[in-house]
Amino acid sequence: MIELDDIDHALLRALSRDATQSAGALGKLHGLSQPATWRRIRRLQDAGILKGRRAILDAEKLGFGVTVFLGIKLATKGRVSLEDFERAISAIPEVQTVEHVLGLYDYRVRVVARDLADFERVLRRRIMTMPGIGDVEANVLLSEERRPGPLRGVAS
Amino acid sequence: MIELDDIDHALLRALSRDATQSAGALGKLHGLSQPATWRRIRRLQDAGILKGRRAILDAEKLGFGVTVFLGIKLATKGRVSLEDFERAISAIPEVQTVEHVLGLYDYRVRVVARDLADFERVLRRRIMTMPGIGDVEANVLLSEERRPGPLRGVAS
DNA sequence: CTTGAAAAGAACTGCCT
DNA sequence: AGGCAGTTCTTTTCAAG
Repeated sequence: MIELDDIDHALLRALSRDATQSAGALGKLHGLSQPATWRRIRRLQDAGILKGRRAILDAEKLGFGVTVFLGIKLATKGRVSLEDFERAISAIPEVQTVEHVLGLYDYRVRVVARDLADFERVLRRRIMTMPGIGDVEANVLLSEERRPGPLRGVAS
Repeated sequence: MIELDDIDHALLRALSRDATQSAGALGKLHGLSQPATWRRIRRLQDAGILKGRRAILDAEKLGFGVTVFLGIKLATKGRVSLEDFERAISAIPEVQTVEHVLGLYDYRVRVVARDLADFERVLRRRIMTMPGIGDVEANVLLSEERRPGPLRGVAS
């Protein structure tokens, strides 16, 4: 695990907000030259801390106005049924994320749909028909805010 | 809302997986020239479908080995308390996403911590002490899979 | 839509402090 | 480590078919 200073943290924070910024522009903000900034970014990539860059799509503009979070409890959980479930749920196109979790539920799933009627179709025809499915709880997304998350040591 | 063809969808899918690909390289994969591909990407950006590009960080490599999803039910929900809650929860550095939802819970929150002991500290000192907080449910992330999500019309 | 080309900028390299 | 200078690549824009 490599050592990161404040500038590294600032670069990570800036890039996690907007990855289109050039090394030169980022460097100017922190008093570094373009090559120095670029070498730091390269180092963060090589260390695996910067995993990649993804384009962020607007689901609403693509016609998917409804986002629903499902909490799913399996009726039967052997090792086989976990993998079966993951394979089956991942095959549903409307599913954006599948999170295997520990707690009240076994899986947390993010689903998008054109509207509530479309979501009901997905829920009834694709989700509820899955083998081994138990309790399902749903929450409809109203609004969402993302933050960079912590980077520094967070004082104890 | 602009019209998108299969190539547009393929470009969105490719960029949402890896936004570092050049227009030239992407075009080659889909039988388009570099300027044609670039114009399509530009069009998708101007339409707001491509909202931006974000760097993906590895929380574990940054020393945050624990991710927990909280389902939070407020005890008192007036318009004021919703905004108060959002302001307060957003001020916690360990909080990555705050989702206002409709259903069994009022908010869904993604929290990262160094380990479970660190998470307990955040939960007890930062979350449970928030004004107006009601029931809190927690799920610890074991593994996560992300998919591009649907783009096309999804046959009915 | 294509190809070709040109200008700007960003990414990358090697050398030096 | 960081800066400077130079090279290579991509981006961005153009003209012409």
